[in-house]
Amino acid sequence: MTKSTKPKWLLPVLGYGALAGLVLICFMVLRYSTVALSWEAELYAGTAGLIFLVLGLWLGYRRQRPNRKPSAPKDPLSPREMDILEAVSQGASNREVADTFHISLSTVKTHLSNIYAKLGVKRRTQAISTAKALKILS
Amino acid sequence: MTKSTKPKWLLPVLGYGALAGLVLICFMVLRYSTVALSWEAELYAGTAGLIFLVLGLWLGYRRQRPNRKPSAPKDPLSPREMDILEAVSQGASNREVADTFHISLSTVKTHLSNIYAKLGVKRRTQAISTAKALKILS
DNA sequence: GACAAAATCGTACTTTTGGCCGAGGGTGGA
DNA sequence: TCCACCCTCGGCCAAAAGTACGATTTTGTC
Repeated sequence: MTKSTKPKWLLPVLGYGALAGLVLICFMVLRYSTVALSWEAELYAGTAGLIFLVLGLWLGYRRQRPNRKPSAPKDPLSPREMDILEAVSQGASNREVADTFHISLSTVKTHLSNIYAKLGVKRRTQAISTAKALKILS
Repeated sequence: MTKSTKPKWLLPVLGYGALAGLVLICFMVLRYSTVALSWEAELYAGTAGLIFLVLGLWLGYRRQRPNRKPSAPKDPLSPREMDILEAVSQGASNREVADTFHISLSTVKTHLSNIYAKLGVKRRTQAISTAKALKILS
């Protein structure tokens, strides 16, 4: 799946916040435990909090790690299918595709069904998304 | 329509992160101070962590991301509309969008209709194509 | 508090899309 | 020649998508 590139700040910040909260809770619990805690334990917890803080800020600043490409062109779309997919990706309806290529609506549907099967998807929007991820569409 | 919703939420979110970190630091410092700390102090700090945790989750649940990208020429899509458009561009059906955002199918359709109107298109595939051309979608 | 924008939900309707069949013609290779 | 593949088309049906209203609630700002 293609990862969203939008929440560049929110997700890491929230995640770090959750972690910080957990650390606080753990800290609290430790304070009330009957186990004798040395000051090293508290130092450890506090340091963990700081680490999470820095980590969260760092993750928030630079994420966007490149995903591994799912380039598996084991789905050889036929030339005609590429035509249809291309047109569809630019917003054309089935009717419009049929008109521009001078074929019937049925043919367009058949091509699309085959495209969906080859790409392993169920909708045209998925086909577009997948095809772009597979680099077979610009 | 002309009034642009300023990122009044982004700042608090980032601020909350900083506050959580400060609480952690204060907690640590207090533990080392010679001042006798009552258990209420620790309870207070722990509660603060919990509050921040809940606050962060709540903020993340709604108001995912206020759009502050300057590359939007016109057509100010609302934050929610950007959410829907983003999901749709990745192949989600209306039903799936409704489920992932915990809203009704009607709401999704309403949002999409408004998106189409703002982008001057008639179909979701056109909306995706146009939005990418306008750089409001990656 | 008043106000505007945004977000939410509903119902009813039309259009589009997709699934599931089947089928015929053309082309190139074994 | 037969076979595999591609392109073509059709009907029927169901699901999804889109349109066109109206409506309430939430939210941010003044």
